[in-house]
Parts: sequence; C-alpha cells; structure tokens
Amino acid sequence: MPELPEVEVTRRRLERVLVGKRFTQVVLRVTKLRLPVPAELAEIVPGLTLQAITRRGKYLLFDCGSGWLLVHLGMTGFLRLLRGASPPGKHDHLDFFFVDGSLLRFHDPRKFGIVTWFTGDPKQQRLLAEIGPEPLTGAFNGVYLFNSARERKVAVKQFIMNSSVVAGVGNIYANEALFRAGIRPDRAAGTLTAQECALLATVIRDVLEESIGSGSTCRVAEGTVDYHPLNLKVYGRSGDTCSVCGERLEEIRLGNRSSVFCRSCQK
DNA sequence: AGAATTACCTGAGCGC
DNA sequence: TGCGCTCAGGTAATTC
Repeated sequence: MPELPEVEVTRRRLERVLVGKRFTQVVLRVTKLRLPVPAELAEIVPGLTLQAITRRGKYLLFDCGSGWLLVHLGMTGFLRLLRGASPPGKHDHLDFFFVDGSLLRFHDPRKFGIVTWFTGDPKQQRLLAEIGPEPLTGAFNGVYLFNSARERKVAVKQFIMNSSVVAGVGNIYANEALFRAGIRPDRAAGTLTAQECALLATVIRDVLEESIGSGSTCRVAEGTVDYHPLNLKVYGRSGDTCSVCGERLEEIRLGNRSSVFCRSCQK
C-alpha cells in the first residue's frame, strides 16, 4: 500500500537511475486501469529524454520535456526497475525501456493505479489542480490547518485524509499522526484548537519524514517487498495494548476506513 | 459548499 | 478442496 513515504522513496531511487536517459520503447499490455492508459503513449514517449521526476502528493510526475507522464500507484501498484528484457509476470501491465537497457515496469494487481499523459502546466492538470499543500513544506502548518478546519463538522481523520486539505496523507499515517498528537480520530475537525492544529501539522510531517528516513517500502530495487515503515503504534493493532498507557486500542470506522485509537491517550 | 456515498479491482483470509 | 463472503483502501465521480 504505497503511502507518501513509499512514493517519495520510489521517486528518489528512480531519479538517481533514470533522469537524463532517453526512452526507446513503451509496451502496453493492460490499459484498463483506474483511468484508461492512453494508447498513444507508445508513439509519443519513445525518443523523449526524461528530464526530472517530481512528486505531488502520491502522484509521480515524469518530466519528458514536451509533456508529462503522470503515475499514481493506487493501492497495490509499484514500479520495478529491471535491466534488459525480462518476461512479464502476472499484473505487469506496462514497460518503459530506456536507451541503456533499463526497464521501468508498472505492476498493479488491483488496477487502482493511474498512468496517463498530459502537456502544459501541472497546476492546470485536472488530477492535480485541487490538491492541497504538501505536508513536508512550510505551506502546511498549524495556522493553515486551523483556518481550513473552521466550521468543518467532518471527523478530523477524514479531514486530514482529504487531498484538497493536505496532499498525500493516507489511512496508515492519519491513524499514527492522530495517536501521536493525542487527538481522537472522530473529533469534528472544527473543534480542534489552534494549539492542537499546530501539533497535528507537526506530527503529520514527523511521521512522514521518519518513514521516508527509515527507507519506507522500497519495492523498486529488485522487486522484493521490503516493508519496514515507521514503527506503527496503532494502525493494524486494534485490540492490542497501547504502547503508552497499556489500555486496549479500539477500532471504529470513519468513512468506511478502519480507525484505531487509544481512548485514554487521545481526546 | 460540504458531507456522504459509490465505483473501480484482485488477493487474502475466513467459515462452512 | 472449493465456494461465497468480507475486507483491504486511494481518490475521482456522483449524489444529497
């Protein structure tokens, strides 16, 4: 389940290896993803040189000079970096070959991912235009969060998972950040004080940065799943004892997402 | 405008 | 062994 830290780790790895190289071939095997993969990728992309790889929330943007390859890994997608011809396995939907023999392969069993192409300003791109500030930048802070939360009745967990509020905070880190901030996930967003918003913005940044620092999940290298995110305190630990106070962690559902918290530590 | 709901998809895990 | 069911969950699209 690629969360923002995994996407960023993937971005850094691919940037080191692929930027400056020219695409030679694109092979489309399965194009029915969350959005249809444009068939014209196979004609447009070969011959272009990869200029840069950037990230917006959980989207990866491959700057190809005359346009952009936009990739989202959805729930189960990952990008594998291989060398030379390699027989595709199940769910290996797309291959991007480079001039030096590098192969970037898109794999996604659930097909929740997105691979598309656009030209022009990324800020104008339909899928990117409404995304809120990046959580690792100064634009995302307690003042912004507090102002955004005014009058909002939605649960704070759903609020911080709303991509128009802040980019790239998924279920795992929403749960972890709220535990670290001592805030119950079902509190109405508008009831948070300015101090709580300041703390929440800080811990969201902290949990994401710590996970990036620990390597997150790096499925890029050899295709092995090497999943060692931040030491999770609440996510997936319903019924366990709280690591701080020893009470049983409880699970509730918010927006049909599992939400785990400690009743005594989170208010 | 904001909130709630639906749709997309496959594999894992479960009870029987 | 296998059937049918539920769950996992990002986010765009749709509805209320």
